[in-house]
Parts: sequence; C-alpha cells; structure tokens
Amino acid sequence: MSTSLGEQIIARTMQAGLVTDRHGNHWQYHSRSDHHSKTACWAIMFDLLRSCHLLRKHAAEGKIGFGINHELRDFRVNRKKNLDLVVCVGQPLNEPKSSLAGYGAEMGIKLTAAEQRELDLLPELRRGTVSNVHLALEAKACMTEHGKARPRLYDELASSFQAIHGDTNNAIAAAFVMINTTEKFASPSSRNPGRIRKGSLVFNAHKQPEVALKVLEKMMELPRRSDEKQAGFDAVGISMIDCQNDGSRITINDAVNAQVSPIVRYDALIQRLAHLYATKFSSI
DNA sequence: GGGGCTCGGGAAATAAGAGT
DNA sequence: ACTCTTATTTCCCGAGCCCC
Repeated sequence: MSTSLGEQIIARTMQAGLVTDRHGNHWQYHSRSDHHSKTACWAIMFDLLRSCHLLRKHAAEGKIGFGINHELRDFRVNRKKNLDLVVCVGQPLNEPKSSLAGYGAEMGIKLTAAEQRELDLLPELRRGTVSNVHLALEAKACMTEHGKARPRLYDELASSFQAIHGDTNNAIAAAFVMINTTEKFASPSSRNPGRIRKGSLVFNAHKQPEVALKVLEKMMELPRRSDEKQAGFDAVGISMIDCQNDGSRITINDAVNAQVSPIVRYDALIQRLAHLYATKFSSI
C-alpha cells in the first residue's frame, strides 16, 4: 500500500473555497460551517479503506457502513453526542448518494486523477443506519485564536472518547485535529463582516510557530490508551496546515509537522486505525 | 498581557408549514 | 403526494471578558 493521501485531499478541497456565507462571500474555511470536518472525515475514511484489507473485505461483503454526524448515546450518563465519523455494522442505506464515492462528489471533494482511479477500484462503502459502532472519530480544527481555543478543544475531545466508549465498549475511538500554522488569518464573521470587497480583508496575527505548538502540546495531554482496559483515545492524529483563508494556497506545513511526535502524525493515525481494525474485528 | 472559561453568532441540518 | 419556503434545532469554534 502507498502512503496516505488524506492531508493533500483536505488541503486541496479546502483551497477551492466551497463555503458561501449569507453575504455571498466564498471562504476556504468558515468556523460556522462543518464542511472542513466532513472533508477531513471523508479523506480519513478513504485512507482507511486504502490501508486496511479487512475493512475493504467487510465493505465488499456489505457488513459495514459509514456514517457522518452519527448520533451516539452514552449509556452511563444518558447523554447523546454526535460523532463526525463512524464505521458501524448494519444495514446499508440504499440511496443513490449514500456511497463514500457519491458522498464525496456531493461534498465537492477534490481528487487528482490518480486518486479518483484508486477510489474507483475500492469496494463500495455505503452509509449505514444506526447500529453497533466499530470505530468513531471526532475531527476538530483550530485556525485562529489558538490560545483561547485550547481549553475548549481539550474538553470537547475528552468528552468525545468518553461518549464513544460509553456507547460501545470495544469501539475504536479516534481524534483528528487540524492546527493552522500561518502568521495571519482572515477570520469570517465578526472580524470581516458583510460583503468583502477586494483587498479589504482584515487579518488576525498569529505568533508562529509558538501558538500552533502550544495547541499541539495541549492535544498531547489527551489521554491515549494502548488497551481496552484503560480510558482514552486509541489513536490521535494532528495535522499542521497553512491556511490564510484569503484565497491563497492551502498546504500542509511539513516543517512544523516534523515537530509533531511521530505517534500522532496523520500517517500514524491511519496506520494505527487500520491495524486496530484488523486485529479487533477479524472475526465478524 | 498571557491564559483560559464560557457565551453566543451563524451555517447546516432538520422540521414544519404552505402552495400546487 | 410532492416541491418550495420558512421556522426551529443543532453544533462548531471564535472571541469577549475576566482572572492572575
């Protein structure tokens, strides 16, 4: 199997600026939209299918489905929580736009010709109905105001692995966090209200790479577990991304990514999830 | 002035209502 | 019954504000 493609797909798709606000402005990233997290989930699901033979087998046999914004119920505290991405057992929905490929097209996911060919060769994975969860992933982004976002990011992620394990004991719990590494960022809404005129964007300044690394540091404090008896995430992935949100190029920041611990890089997230899936669900 | 708590803006999703 | 419009709900995360 080749190396992962997801980060490039995320950057390329976001760069297209597919979010339109109520003033008619097009944004590459908008905090009030969930397009970026859906894009990330799609890319991760694609990479997982590419990387895990058992997942492909289960998909081909129609044993599993995927879900985006899937509701989980934590029985211990009886609260519900929506997870960004889940892989679950169950009846696939039989709708035209319900395959991973169809969903990606609908979302405007930007693939290269080579990636599209790979997607075409994969077995069809369909959106599934609510059922036994095998794997659940929560995706978060931190694009600006890094310092202020840290406590909230941490709390939201910490509550999500609890919800995953509260719903299904042996489900794989994962987190993916995108952190912006540019020194300026055009923030939609209050900092840039109304219709944007050309050249009139207001930018937030970031002290980089310090602020991005501070968020990384906080994310490294998230509980991670190596076996089911412990509490924590089974896998965490962090991607450093360059996004000024002004229409300019969006890229993966390899220099800052190199400062991320190898165990939480995007590639490691995929590898770890693929491995966990293969070992945990070999007998279904 | 740096760090962190928390409120609420606003897009998307969903539900409800209205018209054909 | 089906489509189109409008109201309601959900939920993500930016940033105001308070504290040290």
